[in-house]
Amino acid sequence: MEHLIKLAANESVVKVDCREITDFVVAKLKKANAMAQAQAKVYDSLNTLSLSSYGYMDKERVLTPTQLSVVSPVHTGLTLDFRKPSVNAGVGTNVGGGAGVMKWKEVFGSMENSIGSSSFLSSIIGKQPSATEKRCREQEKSGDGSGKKRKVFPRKVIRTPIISSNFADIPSDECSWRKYGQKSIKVSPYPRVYYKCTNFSGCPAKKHVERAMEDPMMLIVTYKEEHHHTQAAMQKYNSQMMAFGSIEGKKE
DNA sequence: CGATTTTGACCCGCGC
DNA sequence: GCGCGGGTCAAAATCG
Repeated sequence: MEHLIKLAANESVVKVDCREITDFVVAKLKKANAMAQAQAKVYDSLNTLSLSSYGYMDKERVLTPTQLSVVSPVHTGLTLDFRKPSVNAGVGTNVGGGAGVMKWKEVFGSMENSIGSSSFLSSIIGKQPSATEKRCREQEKSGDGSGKKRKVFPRKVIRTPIISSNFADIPSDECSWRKYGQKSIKVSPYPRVYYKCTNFSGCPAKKHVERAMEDPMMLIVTYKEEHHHTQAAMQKYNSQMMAFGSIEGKKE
């Protein structure tokens, strides 16, 4: 990883075929990722228990720290040894460090308080509203409840460093995703990539992935809609489909 | 050959 | 009404 970063930082360095190194690093990260899955599930259940105490969480929830603990700060001293707590694990340092902190605070300063900013996890898992979302919220604030409004879906936003060129791997989760669109967006020089869940046909879950403007090595993953293939959701979905089917049946 | 990705076109809400 | 921008569709290309 260090080698890769050196390469990236200094292109004039002797040309080396770094595919092998990349493969190795990715393999390592995947291994660590698997270990983190178990931890993530614990977080998940904890979150399920604790989120109910936050009213606003209904509309926009912070994703559980799935796999995020495996990624190390890209801009700081890199290590794959997760047993050691990173010295630079404080807020901001992993999002660019130094001047990057200022930039981060400039852009998302108001978020800082709401995140709770003492841990590494909290520094990468942030509620970062997209431009659209910001607009929606502004409308909610200013609106009087009348007139047309863009439908606001519940969203979960996470930030994660890039560990692979394959966006769909970031963050890897239990679902398989199919890319269905890519769009360059005004607010960012980087394109936004749209994915649909393909675990279960009819699952409305979607996500889009984009690079963070203030730090291209960070990805912002926004999840929309709930999965239909959790046990409870499947039951609900099936009953809906049954009802729908009976209506359809009556038609003919 | 089916699944997935790519990418231009289209849709729709919003601001002016 | 019109243009802009985000989101989605769908045909073609590519992959495994």
